Amino acid sequence: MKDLDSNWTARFHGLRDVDDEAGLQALQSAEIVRVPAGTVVFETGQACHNYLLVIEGSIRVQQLSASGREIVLYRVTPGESCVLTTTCLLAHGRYAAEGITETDVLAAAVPAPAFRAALETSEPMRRFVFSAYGERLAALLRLVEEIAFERLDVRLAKRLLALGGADSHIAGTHHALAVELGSAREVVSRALKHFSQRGWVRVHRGGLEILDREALKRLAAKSA
Amino acid sequence: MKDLDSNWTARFHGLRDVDDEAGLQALQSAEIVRVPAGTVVFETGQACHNYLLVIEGSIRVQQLSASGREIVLYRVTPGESCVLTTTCLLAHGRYAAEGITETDVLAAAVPAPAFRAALETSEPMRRFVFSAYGERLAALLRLVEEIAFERLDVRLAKRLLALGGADSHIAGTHHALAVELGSAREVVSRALKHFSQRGWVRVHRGGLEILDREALKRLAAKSA
DNA sequence: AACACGATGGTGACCTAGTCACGGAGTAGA
DNA sequence: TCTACTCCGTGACTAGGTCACCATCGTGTT
Repeated sequence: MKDLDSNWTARFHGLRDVDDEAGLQALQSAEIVRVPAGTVVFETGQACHNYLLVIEGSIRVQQLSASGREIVLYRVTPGESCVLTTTCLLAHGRYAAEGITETDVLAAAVPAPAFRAALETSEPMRRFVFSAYGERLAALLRLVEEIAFERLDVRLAKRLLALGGADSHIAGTHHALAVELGSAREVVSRALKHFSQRGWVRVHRGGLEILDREALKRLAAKSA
Repeated sequence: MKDLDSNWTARFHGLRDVDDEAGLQALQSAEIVRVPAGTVVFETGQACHNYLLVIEGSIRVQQLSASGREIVLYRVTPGESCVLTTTCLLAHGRYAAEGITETDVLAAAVPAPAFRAALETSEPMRRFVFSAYGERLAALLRLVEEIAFERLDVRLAKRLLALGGADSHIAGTHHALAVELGSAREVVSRALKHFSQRGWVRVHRGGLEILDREALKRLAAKSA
């Protein structure tokens, strides 16, 4: 852990380039924090005081509607920072969504003043922040396009492949999958039944198994 | 026009604060351009070479799906810059959507090198750019929420009120309104028929008139 | 062991939204 | 005036979201 304290910046593509005085000072002033899985890291309407960099684990950022439905906007994975946090810090605004740790998370928390100071003076730091901004913005545009124009079964297939990764076993309830897509549990249940009837997946309580990855990929490729 | 060349920065809230050498130099190096209505200013996949600031008129930024459907993401109005352009310049990436002038547009185009240099050195310039970023990101999150969770008639009512402004007359075909919402023409036609039957609007070829603004506001308030 | 309870998910009925096909009316140019 | 095109209305069908209800499973309690 002592070792981690000094070496964690090596895990960030963009932060390796931060070699100037101001940038390094900001990064050194970061507090390394451990957060258990399932913790609400930030909530809608909340102000924020630390720039967050995830070292290990994953934070799920999702939006809650008035009617109680939810949708996953993006995940913050190792090497990434949370763009919503950046926005809040720079615009002195408030969070527009909520963030929940999906696993135990190890993160670096840079205090707001140090972060702002680093942005003033450190070019590599600015490059890192701006590039993260750009990527997230592009991802959000893709999300808008998916929600607006893509069929649900196609989106579900995509998400199953993404969630599964190399592993063919996926944990999570139908409700959780519905939140991933901003849809309803019943709809996901029905879609999974179709997949299951075609032998593409095997569903069981609290999770499922991908049987025919190629079939899912073929469906996912139909990006209307 | 000669007068405008030197005074246009006064129209930008954030740019009034740019008083440092580097920032002013970048702004002075801007070329003032006039673009007629209906021009495609940038397209998906295109690279970009100028930072754009709209002085007069409005640019509509929209996304086109593979199936031919479209959705309006946001508008760039006087005093604003285009965030997609900023992203492209900073990440050396490519446009993820297309921009079309809705009216004749007067804009300032800052060459990419001058823009990057200004960001390096000018604090007010950075503030302006970051704050624009934050606002657009928040707007995109609201858009995601609307598309995912809100009823179409509610969204239509909102959009009619926004498009009309103080004026109760709105120009534009049903197809154009459908693009605003990322929906289909037939759906908008039917929704407008309902509005019309209740006496809320009067529709005519190529436009409509708002008759009962309060009724639309009541519907628009039903956010999910 | 028996029980209660909450979490999970399966299903039918119904409504809203998107798609497809068609036709009719308005408009502008030849 | 004829014609071609844009704009809009509509019915039929499919997909997706909502509601109500129930079955099953797991856990903790008595």
